[in-house]
Amino acid sequence: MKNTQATIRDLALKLNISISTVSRALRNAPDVNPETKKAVLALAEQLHYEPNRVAQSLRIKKTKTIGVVVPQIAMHFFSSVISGIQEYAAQHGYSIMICQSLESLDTEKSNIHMLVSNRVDGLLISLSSETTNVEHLEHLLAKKIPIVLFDRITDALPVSKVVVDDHDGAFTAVDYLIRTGCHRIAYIGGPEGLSISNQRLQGYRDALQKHGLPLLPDYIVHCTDLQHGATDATRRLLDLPGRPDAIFCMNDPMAILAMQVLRERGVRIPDDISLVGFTDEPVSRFIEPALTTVAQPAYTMGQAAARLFIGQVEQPDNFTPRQEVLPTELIVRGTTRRL
Amino acid sequence: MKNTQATIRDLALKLNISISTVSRALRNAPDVNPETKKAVLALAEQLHYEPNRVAQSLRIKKTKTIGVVVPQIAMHFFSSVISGIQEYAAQHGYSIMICQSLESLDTEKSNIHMLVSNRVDGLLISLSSETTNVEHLEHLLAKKIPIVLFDRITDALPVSKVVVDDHDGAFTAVDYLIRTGCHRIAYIGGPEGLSISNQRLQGYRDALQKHGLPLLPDYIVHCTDLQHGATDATRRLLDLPGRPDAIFCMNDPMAILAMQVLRERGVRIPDDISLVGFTDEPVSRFIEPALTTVAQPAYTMGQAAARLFIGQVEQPDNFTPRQEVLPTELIVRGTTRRL
DNA sequence: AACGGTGCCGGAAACGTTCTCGAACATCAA
DNA sequence: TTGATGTTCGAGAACGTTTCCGGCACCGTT
Repeated sequence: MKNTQATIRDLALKLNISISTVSRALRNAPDVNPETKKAVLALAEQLHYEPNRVAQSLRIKKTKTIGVVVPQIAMHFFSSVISGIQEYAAQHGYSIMICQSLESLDTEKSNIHMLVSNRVDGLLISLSSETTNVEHLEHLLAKKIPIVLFDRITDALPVSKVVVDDHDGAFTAVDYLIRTGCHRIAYIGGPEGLSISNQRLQGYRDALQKHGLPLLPDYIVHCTDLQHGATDATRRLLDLPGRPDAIFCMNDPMAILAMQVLRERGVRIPDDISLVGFTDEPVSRFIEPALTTVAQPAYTMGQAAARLFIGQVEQPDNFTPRQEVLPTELIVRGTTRRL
Repeated sequence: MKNTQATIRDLALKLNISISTVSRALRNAPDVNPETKKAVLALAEQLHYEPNRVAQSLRIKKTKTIGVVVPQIAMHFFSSVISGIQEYAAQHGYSIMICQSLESLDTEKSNIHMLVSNRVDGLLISLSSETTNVEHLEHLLAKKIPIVLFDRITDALPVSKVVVDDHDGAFTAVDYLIRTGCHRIAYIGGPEGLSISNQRLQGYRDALQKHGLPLLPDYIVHCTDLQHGATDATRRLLDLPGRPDAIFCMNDPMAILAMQVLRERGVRIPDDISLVGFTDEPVSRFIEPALTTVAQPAYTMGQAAARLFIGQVEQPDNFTPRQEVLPTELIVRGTTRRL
């Protein structure tokens, strides 16, 4: 009894045929006798033979593995994206290898090194909030390693990307706020370099402009700390001489932090201040009052990223970078006034 | 200019030394001249050489990769566990490959095949709710493939396991319910074969018994559909002649479904019926009323599973299966009466 | 001068596949 | 009989490493 995995060689020996023939039989090649083929397949079944993907990969120089880097696995948005990636990938014979950058550029780099060492066929990346310089990604492109960016993207790279329509989502949300009677609307965003934050900021700006409202620098706050920065930001906004009557936050966790500060200070929502988030985390519909937010299709984004990637590696000839923009949807709940 | 990854051979050629020497230099072997070593490392740096893990794996018969199978990535509990696994693994030089069974036994099997084909060094598994028969896992053990089970485990396998103290968590929760004056307590659980559901059921039973309360079969409902079954289950409980005055649910999502049914029917929480969940999802503290629940340390569980696994593969000599039981904590919130 | 030890290095096999080339044989038509 | 064609198969190289084994040069000791 062998206590190890059977190899193609074991099959060949036992059947008294050559390794090449076994290989052909397993891959259903045309030039092999149907009888031999049947014998090989039967024995493979019997010995629980599993082809050694490591050896295959070395030989054919493809691993059928996709490297995925996200800032934080345990965020609902990202785990949903991953779920979409994983399902699409599995359906097309790909495995996925996952890393989290934890919003650190250094960790992102070392993640990527690890994945490249593992010779993944390419990378699906959502950038850390620290990542403003993308030299490490340019190196990969120089080595012809395909990359698809999603959600947290950069314009500096000629690769396929999939995002939600951040500008439009923000524009719609802020437009809605204005139409419910808010005129002093603040924005709490992420660090300056973060693509999604800037896109959403631009949507906010354009909505104000459309309605002829002034753009006050004091009303725009950038948080470098994505986890807790929103608390301070909200406090600062409340202490302003002209207190805002609405706050639009870059994402739901920030909006929830803001909500807690507002509650602390006895500010009524939405009567005194309206609040809008982004993402539609599962929490948001259950919180009191339920959070008005911009929903983004996370699972679909994952599928799209995987689809673009596999399309690129399986038909490299007619490939050009493509940017896919997914629609968002404003979900009106209790933190905004009625129209 | 090469448009492909540099190999050890490229380094050797360029430095006019042998492949063996380069290999030794890179692995910091003792029997290589410090000067040569320096030259090799310098050139490696310059050419952005990354060792080919695929070739290494084939040669040394270890991939330094852990296969992970969970029912559903996009559940907060599991994504937290994965986060813990990933971090611990990365710190110890391991990559992780992730699959989701989507609560299907067939998918679980094909996931495992894929991972085994990739020659992962072993598997970290949380069983699907459909998995009652574990022959497919016994096959792996016969092939000496290490397995560590977490959360959704089975007693049928002599492998390391990490769970939370489901019995104790349930016992504490139900004991608390009784001490707040509830006497007709129902349990909504998962399918019959699900380890965590049965453990929690036993904790529930023992708490009732401790207080001399009767065990009514009508008060115990098993849901095969983990996603939506709790809705029907709650309706059935409410229609019972002797309506319960408390419901203990196997997890938070089920408790939230139950809560919605209660609200629909105009039942007051906790005055008419108390409600307790399990897991402490992020939602649970924000929902109104905030859900009393049993918190489990998901991230720690992931770390522990990875730790047990790596311990097993790196010191196989003194290995014996170990079961690690993590403590839970009852978080009292608004869905239960005060003591 | 011969010897053993040490430091450094190269050759070559092996890991489990895929794939190209060509061999061996049968069949068939001329 | 010859040559052409087709079917089935095997030999062997290659993918990029690691590692065993042995070789050479140099040193100090006897």
